[in-house]
Amino acid sequence: MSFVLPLTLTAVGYTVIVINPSLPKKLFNSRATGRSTLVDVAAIAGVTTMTISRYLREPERVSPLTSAKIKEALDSTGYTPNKQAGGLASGKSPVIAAVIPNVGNTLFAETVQALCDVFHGSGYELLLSATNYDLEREEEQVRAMLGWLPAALIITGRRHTDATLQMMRNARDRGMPIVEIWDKTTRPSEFIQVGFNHQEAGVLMAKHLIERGYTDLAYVDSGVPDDFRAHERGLSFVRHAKAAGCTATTIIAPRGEPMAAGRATLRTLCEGSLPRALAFANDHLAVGAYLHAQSVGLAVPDTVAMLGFGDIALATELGSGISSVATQRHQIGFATATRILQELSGTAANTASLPPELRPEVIHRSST
Amino acid sequence: MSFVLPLTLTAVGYTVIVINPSLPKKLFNSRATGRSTLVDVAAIAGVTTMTISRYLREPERVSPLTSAKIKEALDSTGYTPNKQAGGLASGKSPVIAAVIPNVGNTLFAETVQALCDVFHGSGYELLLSATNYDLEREEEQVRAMLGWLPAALIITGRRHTDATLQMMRNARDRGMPIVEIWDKTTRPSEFIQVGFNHQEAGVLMAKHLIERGYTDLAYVDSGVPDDFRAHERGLSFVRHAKAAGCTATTIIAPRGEPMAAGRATLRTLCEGSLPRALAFANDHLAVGAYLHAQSVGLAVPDTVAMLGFGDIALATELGSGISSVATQRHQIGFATATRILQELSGTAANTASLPPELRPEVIHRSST
DNA sequence: CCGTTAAATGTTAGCGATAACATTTAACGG
DNA sequence: CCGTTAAATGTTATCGCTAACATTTAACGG
Repeated sequence: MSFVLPLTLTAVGYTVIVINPSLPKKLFNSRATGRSTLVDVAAIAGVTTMTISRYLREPERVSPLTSAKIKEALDSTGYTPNKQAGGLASGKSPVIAAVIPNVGNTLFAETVQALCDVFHGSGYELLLSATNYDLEREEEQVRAMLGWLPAALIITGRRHTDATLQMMRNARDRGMPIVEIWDKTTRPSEFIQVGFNHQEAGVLMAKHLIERGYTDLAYVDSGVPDDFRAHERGLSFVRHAKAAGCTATTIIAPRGEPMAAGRATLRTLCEGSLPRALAFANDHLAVGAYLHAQSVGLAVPDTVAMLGFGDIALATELGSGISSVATQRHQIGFATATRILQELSGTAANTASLPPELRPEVIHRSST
Repeated sequence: MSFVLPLTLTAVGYTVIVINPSLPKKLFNSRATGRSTLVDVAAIAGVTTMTISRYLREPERVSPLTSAKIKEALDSTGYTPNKQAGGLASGKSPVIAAVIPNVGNTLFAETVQALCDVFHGSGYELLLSATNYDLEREEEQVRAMLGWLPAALIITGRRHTDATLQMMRNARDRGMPIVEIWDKTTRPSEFIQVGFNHQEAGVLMAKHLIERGYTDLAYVDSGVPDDFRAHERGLSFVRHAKAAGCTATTIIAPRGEPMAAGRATLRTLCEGSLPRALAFANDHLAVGAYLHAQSVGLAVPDTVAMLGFGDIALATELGSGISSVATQRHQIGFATATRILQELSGTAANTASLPPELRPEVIHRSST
């Protein structure tokens, strides 16, 4: 109920609003969450909400006496801040979003664990989602996660849909650190990258096998269509091997449980002509193949040499060890998290503190 | 600037507030996030924010004509809803919090992956944190996560600090589904439980070994102090075995990389008296021990029998197979997520749709 | 003893969305 | 052609917190 009174005041530009006090002050109050809020704590401590809010964020700005009262009030109410309200008010939020192909995969799982470890204690939480190696799904998920206004975004790889890229750029331009993990281009990239170059990794694998004297090579590629990084290693493996005068082919492993797929691949190969040395897209495939070789009595490396990728714990333990490419998957998570925390605290102005070079490295064991 | 005018209106209880239009309408505007908001979209579409909000949540309530305009406006702005604002206003938020001991561990990683898979498409996101098997840390993390007012809370196991339990109860009383996973008490519990009974599992393991004719048993326990579930299986394994007239001891594996720990444990055992059959707290320990046995020429199961726990893919693949207890770790995630979605949609009124019984089961292979 | 300055606390107005209620418009039967 | 009802849209007042600015209180030097 409001109207303008024909007063001189209105003539000089004042608007007069009349409020009828008989109207209820609170029309709706049914939306409370039942949790105690700053208002409750403030009432008990005998201060304003702002002081409590300050106490929680910059305790040194609150006097010791008041602090004591606040502490007590906090304990007695069991107050926990509502992060949504805090985030909304401050325009930033203590979450970091991570988009990963598959959390069930050891490689990524360990990266994620490292993220959790570093973020623990820093006050940031991890919002996680799995794309299942599907770029469309990635797009959806990035969109959803950005809705939380995360402090940073971690995304796997450098291939994304146009829309995803657009969102990433927008976010970056608003100051959000965006980190692409598990991949690294040779040229400087739009986004921060923590990982290694997969072309180099492919070359490394080929080189290793060539150095060991093998000339009849094959790359056993992942059966997952969108596992671009595996494909990229394969392409560059084959290219390098051919350039060096070797025979080199690519075999695509079946989809499904990777160890079983590795086993199945070797079985199939045995039916035709078996290459002298196999490089695998990942250790799980290699382990499957290795175990199959063991079970059918194929000598490794005497009949067929095998080189894995990822250097999972099992590669060391199995038989007399499977040669593999160490990728420092834990290190990727660690470096990513550390870099993000730096960016967020502004420490990163010092560009010297770039993520350490994460170079893949062939660990030579007895399978090659 | 406001004062009360001495009008008849005030006499009947009206308060008159005079607003000086020369004052700036917006005192502060420095908090914008730079993203487009409902207001922007609404302005373009020529409707109110409320209509857009409705279009996004209950599209059937908006007329086709308006919908078309809104759709266009949405596209042109690239609007993404601010979830914090939405959550604050509605008092609920589309996140589900999960607290897991270690995401790097295959068992949990696969459970988490299953959670991601089911929640994908349901509109919920997963807020994840890892406790590293530390109850104090769990408490902190639960506290932090509850600050997001998640729609549900998933927590591992049934042992928690008092404060954690208190928070869980409060949350539950406010209607939040709380699911304890990977454990199940025999008696009805305070919270929803999706998992299996570890005492039963321990008995199952003992029974299996006894049935196979072994009488000199040992349980190789996890070196992680707070891995209560592993300890519980061990206690009940030993109890049952003794009750059945067997010798049974518990050996604690060293902490650290579990395969290496398994290997180390067997090495140590070989130096003293080697029990006839070993039950392991998890498959990784078992695999390590198995590989060590292979490498030192110990016959499995002829000299020492081995029973793992968890039934990871490797257990099937290795040698002629390691016997293990299948725990349906993917199923736990799946059942949890499904159950939560039911609870949240209110479908769960039908108590018949309780999570399926997840019974551990010994998979007999050639190691026992 | 008072003016000046810094430390401590308070006041106000949002952040961007949604619940609840209110109003307008369209549809229809008699 | 009009009253009734449902469908579509609008208005208002929060949700719980924090940025920015304002005010009060305490601490001192001269």
